[in-house]
Amino acid sequence: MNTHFSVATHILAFLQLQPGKSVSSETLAVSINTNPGFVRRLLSQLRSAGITTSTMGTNGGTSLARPGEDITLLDVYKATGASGQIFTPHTEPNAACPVGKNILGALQPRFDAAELELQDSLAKTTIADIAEDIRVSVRAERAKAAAGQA
Amino acid sequence: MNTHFSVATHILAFLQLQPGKSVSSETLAVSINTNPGFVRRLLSQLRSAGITTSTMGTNGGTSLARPGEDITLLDVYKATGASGQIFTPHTEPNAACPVGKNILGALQPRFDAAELELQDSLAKTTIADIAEDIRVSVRAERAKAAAGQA
DNA sequence: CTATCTGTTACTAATTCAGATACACTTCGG
DNA sequence: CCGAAGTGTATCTGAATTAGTAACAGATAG
Repeated sequence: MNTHFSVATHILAFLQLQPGKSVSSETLAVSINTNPGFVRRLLSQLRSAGITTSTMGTNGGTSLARPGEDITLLDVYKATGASGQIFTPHTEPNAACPVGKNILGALQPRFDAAELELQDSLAKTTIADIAEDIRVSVRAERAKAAAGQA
Repeated sequence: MNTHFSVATHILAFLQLQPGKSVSSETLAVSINTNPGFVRRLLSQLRSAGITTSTMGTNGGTSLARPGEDITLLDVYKATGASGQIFTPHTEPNAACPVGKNILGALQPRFDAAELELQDSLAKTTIADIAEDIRVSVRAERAKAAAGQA
């Protein structure tokens, strides 16, 4: 899989931690350490999925379309188009062989079932959860730094 | 993910349906519709994992190292090296940004949990199950053909 | 009207994937 | 003992994918 899902989650966690603000693709690109074009391509997918909203023009940018509590990792996963592509079946088994002709039919239901389990797991975490984890980590770092200085 | 897992399962189902026989990489390649070199590279991984055994020289080939009932899709999945690589994290988020510094630490446990669910699902199917599905499909085709002729 | 931003497209370099080939080594059979 | 039939491993290549880069039309605030 490409990094789209991971980067999209990064974007959304960032937005969740800037509540109400409109964030530019340039700002997001700096945090991700990539280029604004790549960010905008991902935002295009998130916007199509109804997860974010963008405003154009001066002071434009992107913000969450709904509370982070209502955006699961599964929503993001599906929005980034990774859904159903975890297992890559081999494309052209020999149909003249009984195994070649039937192997994909036998495998696909198992692939689908496994991916559904994975999706169920992703649905249990929200963008708010991720953002909260980040908040906790930041607080822990601050406390450690303060203790070091004391 | 590459097609290794899918092809490896094809190989093992084929071997399960030729019980006791030693099958050459050439024969397997024809069924998969690929080249013997690719098959041998995969067999190298399956052999290292203790799933298959190979004999060299004339009349050499590969057979299952244990009953197909005792080989799960999870065994094959792990043997083909796909384990733990479903989600590709973005490599270099900006450590100077609180989100960039902590996003991967927040995401990784969720990625791991989701993959474990996927693996649990894969563990429920064996190579014998896949082979049996193929047998059933072949019988259904034969019955249909016979009915058409009658 | 200009600066700032999005949305989209096109081009490019790096990487990954699997097909192709080669060849040393092993083993069976005559 | 020799040749044919295999495995095991390595290298090279073309195609596809990935993300970095750049460019530019359109929108909007001031």
